Amino acid sequence: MDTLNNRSKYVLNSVVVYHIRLGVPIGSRTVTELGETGLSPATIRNVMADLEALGYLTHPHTSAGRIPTDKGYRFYVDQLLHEMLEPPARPIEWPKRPDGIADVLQNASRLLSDMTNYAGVASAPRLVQRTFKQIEFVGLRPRQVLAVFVSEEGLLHQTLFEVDRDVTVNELSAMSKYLNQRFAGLPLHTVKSQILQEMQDVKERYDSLLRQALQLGKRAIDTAADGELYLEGAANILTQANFDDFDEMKRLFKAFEEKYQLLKVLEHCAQTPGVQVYIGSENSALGTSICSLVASTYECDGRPIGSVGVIGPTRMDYSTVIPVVQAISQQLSHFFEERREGPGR
Amino acid sequence: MDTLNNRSKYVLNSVVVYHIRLGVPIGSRTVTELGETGLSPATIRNVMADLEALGYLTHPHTSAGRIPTDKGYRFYVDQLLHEMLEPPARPIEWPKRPDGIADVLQNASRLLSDMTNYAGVASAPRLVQRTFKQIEFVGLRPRQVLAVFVSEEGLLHQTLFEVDRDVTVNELSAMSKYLNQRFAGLPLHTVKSQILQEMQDVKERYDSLLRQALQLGKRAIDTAADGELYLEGAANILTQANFDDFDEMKRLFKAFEEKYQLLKVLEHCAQTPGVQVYIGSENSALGTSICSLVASTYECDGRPIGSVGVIGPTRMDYSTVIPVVQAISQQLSHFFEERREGPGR
DNA sequence: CTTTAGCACTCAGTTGTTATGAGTGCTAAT
DNA sequence: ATTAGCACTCATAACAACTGAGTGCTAAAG
Repeated sequence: MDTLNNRSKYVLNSVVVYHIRLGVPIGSRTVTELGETGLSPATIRNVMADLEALGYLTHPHTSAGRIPTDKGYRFYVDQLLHEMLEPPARPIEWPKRPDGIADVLQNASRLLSDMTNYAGVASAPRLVQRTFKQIEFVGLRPRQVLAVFVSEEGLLHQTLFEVDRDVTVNELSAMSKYLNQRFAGLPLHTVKSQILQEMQDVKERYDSLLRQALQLGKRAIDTAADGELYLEGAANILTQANFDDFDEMKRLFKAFEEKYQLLKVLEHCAQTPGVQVYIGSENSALGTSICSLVASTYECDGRPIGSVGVIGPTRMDYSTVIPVVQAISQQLSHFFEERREGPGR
Repeated sequence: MDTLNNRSKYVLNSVVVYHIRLGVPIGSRTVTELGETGLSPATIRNVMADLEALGYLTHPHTSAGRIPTDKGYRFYVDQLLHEMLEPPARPIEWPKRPDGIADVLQNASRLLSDMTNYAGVASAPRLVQRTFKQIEFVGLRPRQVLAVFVSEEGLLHQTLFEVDRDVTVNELSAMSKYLNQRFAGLPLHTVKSQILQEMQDVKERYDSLLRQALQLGKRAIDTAADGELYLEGAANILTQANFDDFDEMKRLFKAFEEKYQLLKVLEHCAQTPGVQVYIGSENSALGTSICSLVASTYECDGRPIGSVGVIGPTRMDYSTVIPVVQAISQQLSHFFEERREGPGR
C-alpha cells in the first residue's frame, strides 16, 4: 500500500515527525510554517483529509490537528524512515570488559535505555539455541555434586545435586569425560533427546556409572537457566509518556513485572532477522496499545540466539532508536562470536 | 515523648487509622461518628488542635480535616500499634522448594509484594557476613580455570579465570585442598586479609604453586557477588499511591532503578535486629518522602546476614505489613539455618 | 484541473463568577 | 471540662462566557 503520491508522503512524514518532536496534534498551518513548500494551509488540509480517509491520520476532536494512527506510524517506519537512518551520533561506550553473560546483557539493556531515554530490554540466549561444549562434575561433600555446564556460546551454568550414594573423584571425572566425548558440539536439544534415548538403552544393561552420568547430565541441562530477561530504565517511560492514560500505564508496568510476557514478544521477533518494529496495538502481548517495541536479534555462528530492544511510547523517536538498537545488537553479536572462538578453542 | 494522655492517644490513633483506611483528611465529626466515645466533635477539635501544636497532625488547608505528620505516624507505629499486632491471617505459601539463593530471595520479595500489595525487597547476604566453607577449582580448557566458592550459608559462587600457564588436575586439587584446610570456618573478611598477608610472606620464598593458589583464591573471593537486591511489585505502588505528586513518583522509580541506594538503606536497617520502620522523610536515601519502608533482618547462626522489607506509601497499612515482614524474615532465617546444618555437614 | 482565499462552524481549554459544604476556631453557656 | 452555636475559611463543583486553533466547504483565481 505505498500508493501515496509524493505530496501525501511529505505531509504524512511531516505530521509524524512534528508530532514526535512536539507531542501535540499537528495542524495544517504548523506543517506549512515548519516546512518549506510554498503550499498553503488549505492545500495541506485537503491532503490531510485524504490521509485521514485512508486511515493514516486521525483527529482527537474536530478543532484539533492531526495525529498519526498506528497505520500512519507503520507507513512512516516502513516507507519513509528507512532511507534517512544514520548510525548513532556518539560511539557506544560499554562500561568495561564485562564478566559474564548476565553482565553483558544487563549492560546492553542499560545502554539502550540510557541512549534512548526509553526502556531497554535484552533476552538471554535461549536454551534450545545453545550448543553443548563441556560439562564438569565437582564433588563438594559426600553425596553432594556440583555440575558445571559450559555452552559453545561461553555461557556457564551450575547446578547443585544431592546423590544417593558416595561418588569418588575418579568416577566423577569418568562421567564427565564420557558426556564430553559423546555430546561435544551438538545442539542442546539434540543432546537432550539423545540422553533420553540412551537412558532407555542403558536400562537393559547394568551399568550404574553410565546411568548416573546420563542422569546428572540430564538434570544439569534441564535446570539450565532459560528465558532470562533484562529490563532497565522502565522509569524513563514514566517521564516520557503522556499521562492521561493511567490505566494503560499501570498495565504496562504490570507487563514489565510479568517478564514472561515480554520474553514471548521478544522471542517472536527473534524469528525474523534484522530490526523489527512493533507499533502500538500490533503487540497485544505488551498489555497496552500505547507503546512500541523496537527489537533486533543478536547472533552467534550465524544463528540468532537472543534479542534486544527498546520499549517506548508509540510516539517514540524511531529515527534515533532504530540505529541504536541495530548497533547494540551487532556489537552483541560480535561479543558472542569472539567468545565462541575465544581462548578455549 | 509518650507524654500524651489517653484521650489524645485515642484521637491520634483514630486519625491515623481512618486516614490509612479512607485516604482522605479526617475531620472531627468523622472521628466521633466512626468511634464509640460519647464525645462531641467540638471536644475532638480541641484535642486535634493540641495534637497539631505538638506536631503530630497537620492541615492541608483551613477547612480540611487532619492528616498525620511523619511524627504522628512514628508515634502510631511505636506507641499505639505494637500492642495490637497479630500474625498474618493466612499462612504463608512459598511457591515450591526453591533451587538456589536467588530463587529464595526472589520468592521472598514476590511474597511480600503479593501479601501486602506494595513493593517487596530482599537483599542477598552480604559478602563480609559470610563464612568460608569450601573452594574448588575445575580445569575447563588449558589455561582456563573455573573456581567454585561455597560459603557456610550455602551460597555458591563461580568465577572463570584465564591463567598464564597450564595447570594440571593434580595441581588444581592440591591448591583447593590447601585453601580449604587453611581457611575453612573463618569469616570471609578474615580470609581476605590473611590471604593478603600470606601473599607477602610467600613472595620471599619461591613456591609458585602456593602463590597461584592464593592468587586464585583471592580473585574468587573478590568477584563473589555482593550487594544483590531483589525487587518485586514496584507496579503496585503506581496503583496505591495518590497520584497528585508525579515528581515524587518519578523520583521513587528512579530510586528503584538505582538499586545501590536501596541496598544502602536496607543495610543500614540491618544494624538493628527486629522489624524496623522508616517513615517518609526519615529515609532520605529512597529519594522521596512519600514512602515508608518496613524492613527486617534475617539471620544465620545468630548473626544477621541480610534484610527484607516492604516499600509503600507513607499511608500504608502498617498493622498488616509489619507482621508479614516479620513472618517472612523469620522463615528466611529458618531456611538459612537449615541450609547451614544441611546435608553437607 | 489544481490551488487558495474566505468564511462559517466546532469544540477544547481558559477564565470568571457563584454556590456548596465540610471543617475549623472561638466564645459563651452548661 | 465539655459542648452548642456561630462566624469564618477555603477547596471543589457547576455554570456561563469567551477565546482561538483548526477544520470543511465553496467559490474564485491560476
